[in-house]
Amino acid sequence: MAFGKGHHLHLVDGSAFIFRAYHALPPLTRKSDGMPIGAVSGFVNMIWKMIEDNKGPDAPTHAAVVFDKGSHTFRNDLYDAYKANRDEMPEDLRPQIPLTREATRAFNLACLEQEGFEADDIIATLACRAREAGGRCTIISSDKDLMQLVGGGVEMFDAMKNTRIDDEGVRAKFGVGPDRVVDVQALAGDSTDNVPGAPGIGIKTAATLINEFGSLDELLERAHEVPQPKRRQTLIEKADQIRLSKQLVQLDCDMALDYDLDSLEVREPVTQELLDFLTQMEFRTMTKRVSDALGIEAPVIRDQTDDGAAPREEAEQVAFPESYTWVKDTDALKDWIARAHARGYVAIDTETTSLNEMQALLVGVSLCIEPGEACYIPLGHKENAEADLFATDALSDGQIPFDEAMGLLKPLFEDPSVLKILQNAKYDCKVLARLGVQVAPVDDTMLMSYAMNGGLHGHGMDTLSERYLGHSPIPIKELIGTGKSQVTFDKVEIAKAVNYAAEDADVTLRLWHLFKPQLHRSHVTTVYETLERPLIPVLARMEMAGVKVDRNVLSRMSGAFEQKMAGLEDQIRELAGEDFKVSSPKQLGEILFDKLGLPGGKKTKTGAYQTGADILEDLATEHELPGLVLDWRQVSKLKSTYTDALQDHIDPETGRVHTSYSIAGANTGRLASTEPNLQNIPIRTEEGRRIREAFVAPEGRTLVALDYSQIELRILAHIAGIGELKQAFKDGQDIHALTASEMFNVPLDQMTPEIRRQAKAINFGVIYGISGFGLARNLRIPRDEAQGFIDRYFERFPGIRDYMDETVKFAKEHGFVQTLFGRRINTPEINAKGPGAGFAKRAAINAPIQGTAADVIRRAMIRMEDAIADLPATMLLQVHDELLFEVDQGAEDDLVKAAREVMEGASLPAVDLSVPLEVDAGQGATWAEAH
DNA sequence: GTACTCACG
DNA sequence: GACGTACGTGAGTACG
Repeated sequence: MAFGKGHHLHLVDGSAFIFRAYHALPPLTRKSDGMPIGAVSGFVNMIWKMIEDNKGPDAPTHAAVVFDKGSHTFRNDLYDAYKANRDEMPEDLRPQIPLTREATRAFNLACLEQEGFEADDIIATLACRAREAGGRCTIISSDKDLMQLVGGGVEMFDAMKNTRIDDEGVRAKFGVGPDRVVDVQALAGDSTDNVPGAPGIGIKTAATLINEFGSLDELLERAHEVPQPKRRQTLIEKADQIRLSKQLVQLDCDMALDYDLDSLEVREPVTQELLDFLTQMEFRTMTKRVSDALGIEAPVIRDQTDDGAAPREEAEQVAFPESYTWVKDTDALKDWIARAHARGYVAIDTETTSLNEMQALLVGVSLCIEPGEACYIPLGHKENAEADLFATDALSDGQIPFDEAMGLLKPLFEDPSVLKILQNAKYDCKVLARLGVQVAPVDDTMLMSYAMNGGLHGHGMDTLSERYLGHSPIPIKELIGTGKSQVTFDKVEIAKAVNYAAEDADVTLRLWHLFKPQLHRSHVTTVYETLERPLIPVLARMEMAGVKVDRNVLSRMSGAFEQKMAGLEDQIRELAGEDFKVSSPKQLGEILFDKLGLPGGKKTKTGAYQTGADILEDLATEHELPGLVLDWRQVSKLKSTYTDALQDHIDPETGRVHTSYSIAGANTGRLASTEPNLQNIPIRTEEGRRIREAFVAPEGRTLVALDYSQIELRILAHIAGIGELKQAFKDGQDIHALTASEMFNVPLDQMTPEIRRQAKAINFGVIYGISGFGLARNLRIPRDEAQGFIDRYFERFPGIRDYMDETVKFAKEHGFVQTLFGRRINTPEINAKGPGAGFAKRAAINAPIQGTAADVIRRAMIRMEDAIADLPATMLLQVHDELLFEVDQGAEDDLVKAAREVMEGASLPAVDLSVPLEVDAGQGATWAEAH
């Protein structure tokens, strides 16, 4: 039967429900995976209540829930500022939107939305059709924009206040009947939707005017008759704006819809579908309520969860237990593994013999299923632990045979349906990967903290535990000792190891429960999911691959350096007239300034003379000795830090050097390379650069290096919107020469290297948060001259100064700055007083630029593995703006092509830079040649 | 453990 | 008006 007299249509303003539910409820999360579901929970409750309340004689015969879709509607075409003042949707709400659609369908209610239209227009069209058909319509909403629809069988119902709004209700609100609501709104405007209206006229005045003149058209036509001069002037001057406002508030009652009223007939919910949805959301209370109403038994939701419970982090903390479980046999282990499978997540931690993942042997594994409930599975503890003298290789009792235990653990660790939660996951993943176990999927509490709290504090387990759990874990030193008497973990008595190791897993799980919902609220879920988490396996593989280093090349260089140093030391002693340690800044300072009486002895804050390279360079004009010390220092540095130390890092098994990247080390998002640091291998001086000749490709392979050209300056040009710089990058011009030309009014064809050098220093200075002092020191020119350069630069590129001012302002207001990809860098010192303020300011200016560049190369690295999967190539190293690969001879060009494409497009699709990213490539048998 | 110096982007 | 400053790292050495 077609919709008509006697039928009653209910239209629910679904989008309004969602926002109301979101703001009314605390940020609840689904227990199993931390998914935010507060708004979904509230939404479901509201829908359920509505259904229950509307049973009886006046029950709806037809119903639908209507949603907004798309942010751009025809109203934006009329007026681009429409709803422009709306805040971005909160990050923890966004993923819930699709779930509200699912919820609607689960209730077997029609779920209506149409691209480019607001829910209001769909509601208007349907309400009008219902009225025309002679039926009734109730709009469940309190949105005043919908009040224009009331009348002729159409009413509204405010679900929160539980009141009906009819003709009378509209008059009470607007002072006019529903047919004139639009006129009043057009005059009064609406600040929440950014509808301008007539300035100075609110609802009260608007209603008076409309009632007096009859309609808006009439009023505007006879505006000159309005007695109040100010009001009259406004109406005459702003007539166009008022007419536009009317178009904006006028709902479209004649939308082309893909469905008719008849298709909205009320259907009973399909019990199974509804309960499936509710259990999937882990809404225990609602599941029970619905089951009771339907007279069936409620399905069991694993892991008791109450959707009305307090948010996780406010829940009472379970105390840390005195002791944990020692898993001694396979039955006990199987039981723990089964519990982890049932739970769907498990916190794990490994104990090993070394901090170096490449050499570390697995000694034990701990698991934690819920706070306070953790176990340790010892696997490699040695007998006679404490008595070194009698230590044997025999394993002590109470341990499952290694292979048997790993055979049971491996399926759990590799199960895609069980989330593994770790602190600094890369470490454990590498140790386990060497045993043939590929741990996935993984969450990392260290990286969660880094994404949220970068810049505030470190992200080690002890720091996090003390700060966020108020609990100091057992220090490792209590087990293995310190210094000379330190032992490896396999020598630790199992009974002691259990409580230490299991506690770490317990702490990790508790941190995860705390952090997971916070990620959404801190708006860094995307950063964590796209820039942190996926990097773990990529870096793990790079580190395990390592880079081949030729020991012979290094040791030859070491010998040469040693001789050179000895020669320099002789000369230095001669000039000083006495023997002293050249490597001691303290002794050197005394020789230079006290004994030889050289000028300009500046003291450090500890009272010692400064003997840095810049000071010695100045002194080199006065005396021969400082120059010799500089030479000595350079050689000494090369020998001790590179040619000697690097040899110690060659892995005896692989013959390669395996660095470790810390993902959460640098505040800006950059990686940091340690043990050894391969991101500071010399290149600037000819002698230092030769160290790179020791980094070689193995037989049949080639090293290929690709690096971003001027990436930070390009990002600055984009962020600050400097048209000239952007154009120069697009045209492939020499950016420093162009800057020089603009600043000093020198045509490009008359550019001298000296002027270009100065411009280059300024460009870099800008990235660092330029100061007259810093530039003066760098260029070795007087301060006022440097300041003059800076003034001229800002005059020429005012956008840069604007960027700096805005960034500092943002930091002061919010306590953090952001990269283009949303990475947050906290700036806790930004409002400090004293000299620290300057530091924090410059760091805040630099962070978005350096950080965005770091994000770009992270994105490239994450995509790189797939992009080169078909090539015989391996990604080995990252040096901030450079990636080093090893590839079979013959495939070099294919690699360059594929890798370049990934790197140049790495910002897309998230960020479409207005400058091109360019990548330079080189190749050769050694890193020196490849660069 | 801290200070200083110096290698890199 | 004086003061003190380029941004981000890791590591080796001296010294208390």
